[in-house]
Amino acid sequence: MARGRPRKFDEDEALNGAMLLFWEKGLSATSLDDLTKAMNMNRPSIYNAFGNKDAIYRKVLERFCGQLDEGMAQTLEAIPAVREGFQAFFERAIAVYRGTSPSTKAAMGCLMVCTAPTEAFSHPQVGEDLSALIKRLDQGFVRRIERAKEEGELAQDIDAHLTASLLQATLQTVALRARAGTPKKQLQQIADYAVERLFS
Amino acid sequence: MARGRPRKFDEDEALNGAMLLFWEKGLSATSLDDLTKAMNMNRPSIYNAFGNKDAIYRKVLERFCGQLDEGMAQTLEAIPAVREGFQAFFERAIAVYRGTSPSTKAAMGCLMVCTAPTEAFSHPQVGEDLSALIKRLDQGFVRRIERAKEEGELAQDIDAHLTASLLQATLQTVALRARAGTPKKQLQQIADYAVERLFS
DNA sequence: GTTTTTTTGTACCGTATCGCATATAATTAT
DNA sequence: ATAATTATATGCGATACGGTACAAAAAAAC
Repeated sequence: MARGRPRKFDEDEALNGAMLLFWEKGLSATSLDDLTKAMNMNRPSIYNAFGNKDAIYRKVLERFCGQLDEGMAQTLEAIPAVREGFQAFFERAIAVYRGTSPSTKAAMGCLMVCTAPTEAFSHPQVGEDLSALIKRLDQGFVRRIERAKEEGELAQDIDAHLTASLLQATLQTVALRARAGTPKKQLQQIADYAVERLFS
Repeated sequence: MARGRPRKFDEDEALNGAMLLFWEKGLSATSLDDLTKAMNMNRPSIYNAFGNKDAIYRKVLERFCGQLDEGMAQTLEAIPAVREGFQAFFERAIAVYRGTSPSTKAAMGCLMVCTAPTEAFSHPQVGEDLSALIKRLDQGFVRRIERAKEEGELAQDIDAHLTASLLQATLQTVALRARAGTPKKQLQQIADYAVERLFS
């Protein structure tokens, strides 16, 4: 088995390299030459393994948001108290968003929030991905909020959907501000204040 | 006076055309050929009048945010009640963000929020612009909130800076969601709920 | 050992890109 | 009128772009 010539590249490393590149420069500004270097593959191998540039970007986007799902599972779902769960979630997100690019040494923010909206029109599928991912995150938040209401931790008159939307708004502003250079402390204060005000 | 050959183009219309284009496609994906058509100018005239592509983008960004300042003046500053002022401000923003592109017929969101972050690294000056504009908006909100506290309309224990940050977060999520196709009604609910929760 | 299958590497195609060089047109100042 | 000034228009040149054809290479299957 594994019939043909063995692959020289590692799929995981290649996608990680592509992710860093897209994360920093977005879809349009990233060239295939850049990708060949970052993925340590030559062009035909890339096409054979992942498809064209758009397809790689979409795969990387899904990968990124998969890590976000993982973060939700390990914080929101795992931690018994809602407020602590969201605080931990934001803390984790801030750590990711403040991750620095190798070249610019600056915080990169969120791959989805900071690079996908630009391409939503030129690449309609990316627009659909973006829409779906926003909804997915909303729903994850809603589920946790409704659980807290059932468990009596939150008042019944709290609107789960709107609260979730504003928590995602908080996540998005943290992402944008991180990329704009806002220091960590300030980002944490914003997230803490949001949890405090929305769950009171 | 006006010594040489008269200009054929209208500076305002040209910049508006460029704004629509950048708003839809972002900086990197917009070519100078696109711009010549949208601005109804030929290339050397563009360079002579506005400089290169980056300079046009930055000029357009400043123009866009100038309109946003105008919106703040006519709502936040003009309307006596804080809550009503912010509600009117958001209503106005939503109307802008749901403006449709001529080509795609889809809501375009916010030029700044949806296209500038992508370019923040490849074009450091754009990154600085973005950072400055976020701060400018925050400060506008802070001023209004502090005024409301002075006038006794809001409780003294409200944190003006953090509240302003979360109101901007609301604006940003409305911008992103609009571009992702969220219907108007939902956007309004999010904005209303934010005002309600943050000013209570 | 031959065939089959899959990946690799080089080289290439046609097109689009940005910025500018050059020449012409239209207006004011002298 | 003539000179000076400013904008327009055409088009070029060098490079970069995304994507692919093709042959060599490396493994398994027969």
